Amino acid sequence: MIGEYMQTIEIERKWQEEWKKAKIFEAEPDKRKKFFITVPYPYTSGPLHIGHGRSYTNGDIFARYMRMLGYNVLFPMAFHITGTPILSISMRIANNEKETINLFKEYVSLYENDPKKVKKIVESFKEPWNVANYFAEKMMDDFKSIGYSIDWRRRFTTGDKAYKAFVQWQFRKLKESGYLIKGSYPVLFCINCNNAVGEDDIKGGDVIKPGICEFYLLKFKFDDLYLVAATLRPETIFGVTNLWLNPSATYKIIQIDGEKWVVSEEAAFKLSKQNKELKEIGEIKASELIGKYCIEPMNKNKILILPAEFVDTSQATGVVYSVPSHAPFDYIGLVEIWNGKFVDEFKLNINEIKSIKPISLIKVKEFGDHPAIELCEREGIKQVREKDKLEKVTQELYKLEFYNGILKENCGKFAGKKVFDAKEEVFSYLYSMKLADKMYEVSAIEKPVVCRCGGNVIVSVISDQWFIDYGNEEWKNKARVCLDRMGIVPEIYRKLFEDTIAWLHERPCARRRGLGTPLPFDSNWIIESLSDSTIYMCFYIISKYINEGKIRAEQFEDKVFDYVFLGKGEVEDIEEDTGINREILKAMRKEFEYWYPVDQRHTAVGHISNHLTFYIFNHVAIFPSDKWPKKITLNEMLIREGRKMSKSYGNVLPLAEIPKKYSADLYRLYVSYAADLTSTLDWRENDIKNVAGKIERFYNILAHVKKGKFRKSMLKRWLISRFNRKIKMADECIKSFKIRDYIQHAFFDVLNDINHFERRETDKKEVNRFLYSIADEWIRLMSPVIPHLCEELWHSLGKKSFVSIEKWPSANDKLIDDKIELAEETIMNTHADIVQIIELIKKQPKKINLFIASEWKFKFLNKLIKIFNENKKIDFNFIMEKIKEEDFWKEKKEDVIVLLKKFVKEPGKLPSIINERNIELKAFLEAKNFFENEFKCSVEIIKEEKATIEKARQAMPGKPAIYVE
RNA sequence: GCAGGGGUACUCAAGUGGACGAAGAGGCAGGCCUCAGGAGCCUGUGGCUUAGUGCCUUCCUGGGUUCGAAUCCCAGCCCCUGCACCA
Repeated sequence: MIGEYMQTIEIERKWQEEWKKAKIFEAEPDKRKKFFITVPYPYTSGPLHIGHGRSYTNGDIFARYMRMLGYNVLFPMAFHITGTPILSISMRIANNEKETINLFKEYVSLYENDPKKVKKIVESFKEPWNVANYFAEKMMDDFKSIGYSIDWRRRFTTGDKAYKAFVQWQFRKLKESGYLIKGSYPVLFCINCNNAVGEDDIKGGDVIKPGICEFYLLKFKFDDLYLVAATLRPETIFGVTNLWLNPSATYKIIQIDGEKWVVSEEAAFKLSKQNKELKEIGEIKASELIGKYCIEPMNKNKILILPAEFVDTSQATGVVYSVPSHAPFDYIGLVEIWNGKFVDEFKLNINEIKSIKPISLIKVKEFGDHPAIELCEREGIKQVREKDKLEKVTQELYKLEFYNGILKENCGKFAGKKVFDAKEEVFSYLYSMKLADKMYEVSAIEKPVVCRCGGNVIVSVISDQWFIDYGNEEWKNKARVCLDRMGIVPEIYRKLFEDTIAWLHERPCARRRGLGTPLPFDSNWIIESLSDSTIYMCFYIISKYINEGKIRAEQFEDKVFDYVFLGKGEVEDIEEDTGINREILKAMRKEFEYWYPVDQRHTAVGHISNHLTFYIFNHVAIFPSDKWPKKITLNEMLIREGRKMSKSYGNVLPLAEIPKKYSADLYRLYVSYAADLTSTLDWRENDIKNVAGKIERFYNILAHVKKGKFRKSMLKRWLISRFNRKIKMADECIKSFKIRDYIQHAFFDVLNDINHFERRETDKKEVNRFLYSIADEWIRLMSPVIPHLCEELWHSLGKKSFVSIEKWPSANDKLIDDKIELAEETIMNTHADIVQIIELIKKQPKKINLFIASEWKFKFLNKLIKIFNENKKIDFNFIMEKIKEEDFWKEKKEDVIVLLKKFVKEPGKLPSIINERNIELKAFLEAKNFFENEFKCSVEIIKEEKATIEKARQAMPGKPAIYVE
């Protein structure tokens, strides 16, 4: 053993190789009951990390467990390459971006030692397929090195020709059913690439979280022009006091829908990308407008046009209206002007400025009439420059007013309405009068939002976007039927599925670029990455035939899929049309019928709101109901040392390092034990070290068991009872997918019991011989979690088979004995009591006398417990009535009453189970040696009734009286 | 805001009406073992008390139901996740 952890990589490699050689995970249809379990295929844009491994490990444990139960288990894997991220990586490497190149050098170095080779491989990543293929290949090695019991003959990637044919078949089916529709859709768009962009294409995209938001445009009349102000809160128009322009900007006049709008230059361009027909017809400086009046659209009041520094021409239209009561920026802007700013520069009329009064229009209980003013005063904000503070209070107020605010009487027909509802109504009202409109703007935690190419990112509206119509009610109902029949584990996540089905609406399912499959009826579009991965589990059936060379990709026509997956058509015709041998067609159909549906799909909770629900939708759309998914199991995410793993923190631990740095079995055990499925798992080095020690102990115990004879004893029966109980509990847990609890019982508890046994067994020579008798079952019990060590230990017992496909152990109920376990507990409690007494008297004892309670006490307590359990109450007279015929009552009336009084007073003190006296006595007689060894003095076990000292009368069942001399 | 999950000792984390001063683990303190060894095992770890006991105080806060509550009910506070085109 070298390094920090027990080195088992050689053992692990050996068994992975043996499993492969024996093909024990290659699943073919046979007479057994089948079990088809899948986990989502990984995306091949970089190495997998320990977070991915959590789900895969759980999936593998289920697969191995089911295999041991006697099922014919199919656990396949493939690779996902669809989408834009890989494309983006290639682009960045082609553009010689240092950061990306270094990152990928780091990634590749996980697998390659030679720096020259690393460099060469990274260079090859200029071609996206090389990225996909390289990582797919390496991931396969990673999976193997963790010991996943995958049937690799079925692997494929989503870029394979046959897979594309399959996805196209699926999309034609969806279209036939009317589930594909067309419409317009806003997307993030790079003005330089002239293309839609995703988070991966945007500089710092994962940090600034770019998105799309909708601005309301309100038109303020000025001569024959409209100053078009943008807002997120159209209802505040009732509180407008003035209009803001950026003092140094020059605005464009554009012709649009027969109107003339004044907007910023940037806005003019953006609007042109958002389905607006427009023509630039002139420009006008802000200074030409400032100080003049325009007419607000709602009440047609004349309001002043004023300058403000905070107006950003790159944001929406670059025109803003001012609501000082409810918008902190507006209030401070006014304050500055009242204090004289801009007054001389723009020759503003002091009286006019001073006459502007904030107008309150929203009521919230937290504030008075002018929340913005109150907030600015509270925070001590004095200047527009204090942007961060203003931003913060704006957010605070917006949230509060939006969700809790009520419009006041001055809001016309909207008075009394909640802001939440009024927002859209006010807009609709103005829109119907052609005084309002909408535009899209980019949102982000931090701006600007810039494409990796350097171009600005704006929002563009695409008019011929394809959607999958998940909003279709009839389809939704079918999905609900499927969900109702499905098992969701843990059950608490079912609601999330129901909600997701309810929320889901049209999903844009294709993009202009990216790797993947073109839409069959419009090849300018590539099917997007979540939409091409909804029913691929059935592709595992036929991918095997492709990999075996029995079919060529070109032979896949729709009729092949129709036949294999839906049973439509005649093999003879298909054979003739495609050249695929009819026997192979029949075999595929038969195999599909055998394996489908998917019995269990296991993945992370995060997939519920998209992938897993799409999975349900698409299955019910394509397949008959007997092929619908049966069960979904889920686990939460993984963090490391209390922090989310991310590139920016630099704390990502790749799966590839696990076998070297830790060990596959250590990883598997830790990751499935450290948290239960519904909790976030915190990967903590410290805890791992501890688990590593336990594995080592497990291994050492089992590596040293020896066949041989041993004497029978209560203690050994105790361990057998505990062990069988633990098998039983472990089995119940894993059956209901409580992996953590299963491991607690099967591993940690058994380990503790063995430790206890070793300590208690005075004849140390017998320990290893006795433990031999449970070794076989314990190894089998742990094999799904730590298969490599179990396989090694299994063979060290002289077994020739693979424990991985051995029978799952079953508990022998007859060996589970509450009374023997209770007796052992009594012994250890007594031990603890003696320790305490010795500490108190601070003397080395000469002799310890243990008095076992009299028979009548056992009988009385047992009766009392029985009465209590039947009636759930302890009442003095009630009990007396019940026990008056008993012998102990007749013999020991006085003593019984004393005891009974005690329990009537405090029913909580009543134990729930009591032993038989002879068992307790026997256990103590047997433990005599143990006590003598522990306390280094003589120990005598005496029956209470034979005792000569008063102390003995304290003896109770489960609690012998102790007298230390 | 909506939806979901959650707040348990120094830390992580089980427990969802009685055997609970609360599994398991880490940390800390003390002890044992001396090659199955840079491990392992045992004991202790709210307070005051005591021959193994007893009492008080504890499971976010405040009320309530019950013979009995970490667990059930009501009100409140706080935290996390998702709300989509990102795989």
